[in-house]
Amino acid sequence: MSPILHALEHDKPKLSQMERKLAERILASPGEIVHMGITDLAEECGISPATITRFCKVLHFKGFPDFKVKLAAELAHSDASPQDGGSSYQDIVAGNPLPFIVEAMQANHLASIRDTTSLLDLGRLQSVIDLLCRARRVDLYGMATSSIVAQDFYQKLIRIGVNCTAFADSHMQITSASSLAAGDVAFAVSYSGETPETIDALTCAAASGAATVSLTSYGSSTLATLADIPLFSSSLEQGMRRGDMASRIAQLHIIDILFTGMVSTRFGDFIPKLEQSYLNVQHYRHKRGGQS
Amino acid sequence: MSPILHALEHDKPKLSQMERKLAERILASPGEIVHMGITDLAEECGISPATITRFCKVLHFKGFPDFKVKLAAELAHSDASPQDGGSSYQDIVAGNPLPFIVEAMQANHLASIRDTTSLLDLGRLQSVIDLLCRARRVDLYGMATSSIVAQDFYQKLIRIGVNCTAFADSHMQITSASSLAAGDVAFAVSYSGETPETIDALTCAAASGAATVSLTSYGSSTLATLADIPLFSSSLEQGMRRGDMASRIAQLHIIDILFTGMVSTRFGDFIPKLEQSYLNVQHYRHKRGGQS
DNA sequence: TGAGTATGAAAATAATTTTCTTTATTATTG
DNA sequence: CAATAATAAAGAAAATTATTTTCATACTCA
Repeated sequence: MSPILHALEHDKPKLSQMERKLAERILASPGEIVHMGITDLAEECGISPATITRFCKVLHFKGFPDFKVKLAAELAHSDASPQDGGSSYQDIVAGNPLPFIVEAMQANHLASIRDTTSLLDLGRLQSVIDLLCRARRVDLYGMATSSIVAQDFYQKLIRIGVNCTAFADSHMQITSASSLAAGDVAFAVSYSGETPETIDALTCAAASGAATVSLTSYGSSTLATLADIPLFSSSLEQGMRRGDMASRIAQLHIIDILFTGMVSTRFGDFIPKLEQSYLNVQHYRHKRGGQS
Repeated sequence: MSPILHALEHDKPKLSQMERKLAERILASPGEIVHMGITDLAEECGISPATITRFCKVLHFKGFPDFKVKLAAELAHSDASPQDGGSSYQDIVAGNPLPFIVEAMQANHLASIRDTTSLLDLGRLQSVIDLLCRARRVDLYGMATSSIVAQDFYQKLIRIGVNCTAFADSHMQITSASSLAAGDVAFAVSYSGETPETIDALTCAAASGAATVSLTSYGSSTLATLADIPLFSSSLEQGMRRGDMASRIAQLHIIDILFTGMVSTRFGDFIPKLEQSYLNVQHYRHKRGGQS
């Protein structure tokens, strides 16, 4: 099932009465929705157009038309060739033979990257790139699996001379967030968007006046709502406990895009630093003569 | 290419001046069009909105919004098609507009996962899984970018109760390697396969009697030669300095396969631990009551 | 020159979003 | 256990924005 529909299904319990009616209508035949106006849909569901717009915003779309376009893209995906092609996430369970695992993992990771790419909002992405390029200082937050993603970004950013930190320790995150100021950027990564430590850190960063960016799985989440600019990776159907593998790949994919975007934007500034950092590692290593 | 775009290309000669401008703009970056209003697009092309509406009707769409939704659906299709699908790595260079970067990054990462999967040696993979499952202790080595991969594996392994370490510090790696013994496994990650610190650590581990596994880019390298079982991820043509992004994704892909393979092999042992570790995080978090 | 076509300006319409008000729900206090 | 405050949900209607249509003008080709 496509990430958007999956997110709907997932969020259903959290929704209010009218919103649920709407969600159910959308899930019932998503293909139709795409060709409907907001008024028709409202009437069919017996709700007001206002509720639909609000609903779309809760899900972090720009509005109803934006929702339609993204949904259309996803639906097209899901009925692509099921061979490796479609976006059908494979469940990986016990006792499977290795060839099956390999196949399923490949399908999941490919689908995850595709879905994430098609859901990307280029405008937001560009805004984040601009923010990061201009930032005085960048804080990266993430716990557990997400700290891997944060660390990855950290390594990239320091190589181009961006002043940034990526503490895995939640106390240090808060400490660091407290000392942020206007012109700084706080970037929070979380699979669920509900990790308390990460939410705390981002809240604190916002209070300090920093611009806030979140990177979470698709759907409504505390972290995404909190952030000035929310970014999303595709989410998998399966339970959270094992579902974060593809998500992490997708998040790294977004990190790569952000980083490349930054380098591309400020080519003159960044490339020499990137080269220099590479050369320095070589140089000092050589000087040492290989002795460890 | 998608039917709509193909039709545009095909009809181009027949179109009038302004219509051609429009068609060309659409063909230039169809992905953007989908997120634009008719007014913005008109302005960008230096034509009037009326022309766009008329143009859409000529192509037998109901109007501009209808065109957008249909185009979005088609673009999603074409992304999934094998057309981009081959193994063509795109070079990502300076000054590229964001849509291009996104497209190229997706192509690279998809190709990287596909290539890596097709290069996998299932026999070796199974050997490594068996080794890891039986290991008394596991050491993970990796510097810089590769330490991210090592850390990721570390997080997974401790969740299923495997006794392992993943120091980023090269001295600690050596120290740890020295204390390995027969029945232990040393797992070294490196993009180039020539990272001196990692080579040292793996050499030391081998000397201590541990089984050694390497994970490097495809090709002959010191590290791969050194290891009892070498594993490979696909390599990119382009220079090392920026070529490690796709490689890291591919390496994580292999880590995911290894981990899932382990869990699948020893389902009874590992799954309860995995569940427990998840529940414990939830539990202690809850107990604390959200206060940081 | 005139018939036909292409185009844009502006008016008309339609769609969407926002604001504001009402209603329902939940929590709080006497 | 009311009664009431506080909060959230939902719709009506206004405002805004987007799209389409109409109409006037300019251009092209016979």
